[in-house]
Amino acid sequence: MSKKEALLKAAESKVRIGGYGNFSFRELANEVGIKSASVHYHFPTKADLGAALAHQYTNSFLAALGDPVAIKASGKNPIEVYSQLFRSALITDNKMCLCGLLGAESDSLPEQVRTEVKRFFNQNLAWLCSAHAENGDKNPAQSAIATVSILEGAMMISKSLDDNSYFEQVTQTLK
Amino acid sequence: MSKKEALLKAAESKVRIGGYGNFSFRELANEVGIKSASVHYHFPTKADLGAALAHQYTNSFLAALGDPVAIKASGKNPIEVYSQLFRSALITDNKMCLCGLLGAESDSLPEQVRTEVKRFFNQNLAWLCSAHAENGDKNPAQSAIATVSILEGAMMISKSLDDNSYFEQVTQTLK
DNA sequence: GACAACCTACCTACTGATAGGTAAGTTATA
DNA sequence: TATAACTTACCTATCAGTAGGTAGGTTGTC
Repeated sequence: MSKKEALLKAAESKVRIGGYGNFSFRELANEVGIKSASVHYHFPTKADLGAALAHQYTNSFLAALGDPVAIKASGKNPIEVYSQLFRSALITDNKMCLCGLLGAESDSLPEQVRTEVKRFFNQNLAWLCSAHAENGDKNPAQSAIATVSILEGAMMISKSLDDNSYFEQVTQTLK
Repeated sequence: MSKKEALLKAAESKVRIGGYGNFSFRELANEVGIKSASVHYHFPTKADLGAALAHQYTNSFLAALGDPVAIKASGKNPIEVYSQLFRSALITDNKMCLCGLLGAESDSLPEQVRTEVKRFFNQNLAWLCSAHAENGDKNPAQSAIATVSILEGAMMISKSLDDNSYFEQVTQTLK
């Protein structure tokens, strides 16, 4: 793993725990074994790093999701695949969704970062809209918004109350 | 309004925009017209201020909600009253729910603050459980979690995409 | 020799917090 | 009623620590 990748990985963990303000160039540099000034070589400003982080997160999230049409064709429910990805983000990583946290503090974010967060949700909405349409939903756009909302909200509640069973209860509602 | 109240008011605005890290004693002091050192007179530490803020927020939220049994008795749907309070937090204030944002960054918060955020959600869950039970719901506890989740999530999405119509679409699902 | 990937050595701005002081008001005691 | 003791609500000055960022130098690889 390159230093640049290591920086992004360290930053992702910190942001998913405490938001955009929860990481510093110094901390990141210490964790990957370089000096803080060198972080600026890879990412000129903190906003650049934040934007790259959200961009990468969105890409790997979408890649992990796959194609909703293909999922449906293979006999699986794409909505369950979707909620399973949220579940593993919460249970396996024991952390919030990166863009969920950043989205909540959207109004205090540098514009480059906010743009990437918007991209995350727009892509998620498009995916879910397609998925609900495949399931024969009469209002797939509305269902798409309801699905992301309830999953992001359930993550937030589970984190707040430090009990992932809240998330599990909510995902049963989805079935 | 006392200086102490003014400090809390200024802090609430900042936290609802960018989280716990989005306010400093100096900024708050400037806004209310005292020196930053004097803020420590009212709130010994930043964590004390954060906890007081969440505590006050919870109390006024619950007070604004009223009694779900009485609401039902008066012929209104308590769940609509509940979602209306979230709506005004988002539309009127144009800000996130204080405890929603703090809850998302829960793992990076001082314990005193986290405790108050937990209190917010536990009280909300209790209210909603009673409300859903009044409505004849067969699984009021589960419905309660689903209701807060979807509303907090919808706020988050609306903030992220800077478009409150997402919230409106989601609340229609609730009916 | 060119470029990538660092480094040292800074800078300015700001953070929460503390020490010690002051003026005005309240309360208790003789 | 006078005075001492104490409280409230601030103040100035300063602290060590951390923030993001910059200029310019070094090292290793193609």
